[in-house]
Amino acid sequence: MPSAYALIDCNNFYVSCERLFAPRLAGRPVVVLSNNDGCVIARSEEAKALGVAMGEPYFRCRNLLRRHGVQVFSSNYTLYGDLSRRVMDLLRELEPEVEVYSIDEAFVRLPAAAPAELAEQGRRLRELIRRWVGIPVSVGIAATKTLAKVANRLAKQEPDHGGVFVLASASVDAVLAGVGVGEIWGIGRRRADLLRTHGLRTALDLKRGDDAWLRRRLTVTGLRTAMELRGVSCLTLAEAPAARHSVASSRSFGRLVSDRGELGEALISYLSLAAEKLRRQGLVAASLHVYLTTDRFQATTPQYSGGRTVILARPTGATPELIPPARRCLEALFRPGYGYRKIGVVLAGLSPAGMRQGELFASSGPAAAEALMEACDRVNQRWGRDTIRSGGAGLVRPWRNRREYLSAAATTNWAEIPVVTA
DNA sequence: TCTGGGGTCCTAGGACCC
DNA sequence: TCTGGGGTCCTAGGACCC
Repeated sequence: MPSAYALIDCNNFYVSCERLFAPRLAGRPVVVLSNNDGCVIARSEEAKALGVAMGEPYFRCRNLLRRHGVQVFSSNYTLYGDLSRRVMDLLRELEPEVEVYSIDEAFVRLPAAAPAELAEQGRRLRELIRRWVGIPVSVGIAATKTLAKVANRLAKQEPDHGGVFVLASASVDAVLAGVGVGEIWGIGRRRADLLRTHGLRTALDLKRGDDAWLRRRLTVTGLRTAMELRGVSCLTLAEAPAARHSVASSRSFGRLVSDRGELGEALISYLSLAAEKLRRQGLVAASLHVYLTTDRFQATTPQYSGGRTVILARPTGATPELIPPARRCLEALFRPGYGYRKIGVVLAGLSPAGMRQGELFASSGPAAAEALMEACDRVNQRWGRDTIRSGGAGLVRPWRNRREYLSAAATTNWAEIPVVTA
């Protein structure tokens, strides 16, 4: 290979994070639930062996989990985010070219070398991350990112690979023949179905697919995937994170909400979250989108969903300036008589706060709003989220979602730091 | 009773302009 | 009688990812 890509992927990441501060969970089945304790989004190997499916609704497997004494956690993104940062920081110390791809994955570019040597490098990264952060990872190495994904899957599947697998070009076809077309990175449910109805069942079939047909039916992204399987690198390493295009915040409610006032509280509350995220990244938004929807799983009740986008008078990240237009969106969208399950907000048209265009007819410039927001953010950072918040976000918040099995913020909050007793 | 949330990219189609 | 062609921008919707 001219140069190789390594994919470092944390094993069952959320579960590994929970186990880090609860060693008694080692070897025991553990699952982590999505927001609202909705469905299973991470499973330990023991939980997988019990037949708990990825994405399975919690209410449907609750009995099975209880019967087998499976330890259940709500998502603790504060904890996962911090441990992710530690893994990625270490990786960047060890390697010059790193792309953080997701909370639990990173691509690394390695100089060309013999497979045995690449495997040795993979083992080294794996061991250092295990020793210094405590999170187990798998490493897949190949000529392209898509093939590195395949290699990583094999590193995880076969215990005798020791968590590291190098997919050398000589063995690519034999390996791809054993990989289902739906398991390839970039091929989701719809495309997998389409490919199978046309007789392409394995990664090898896709690799040998007709370019014009792939381009037409799967767009350029599908063709790129096929090229990558052929060893032609089409996806390069993105070391600097790309500029964001949007910031969103939404939640499902703990119960259905029909009351306009409660919807408004939830909206302001999520809007505040999104605006805070925006300011933390030094951005302002030029447009705002609000959407709401009823419960799509209740086929028997009347369904309604809608969204509304407004262009803001001026780009801003100040919550008080965003609230009135957001309220107007809700007023336009709201239909009485429905049970709503979810409301959300998307801030888009993002640009750096410093580059904002001047205003022709400003009365009280954006400076005042900015200073206010800065002060609020500082207070909330020091004394905890929501110490200062918009009155419109509500105090009781009966619509709040569930997090019944939350673990401690063991690495980011002094009050929740683990205590060691001898 | 109970089914997550936050992103990206691509394409098609319409509006608009010269 | 005659009904171009090319370009840009925007939006909605689909598909995919973790």
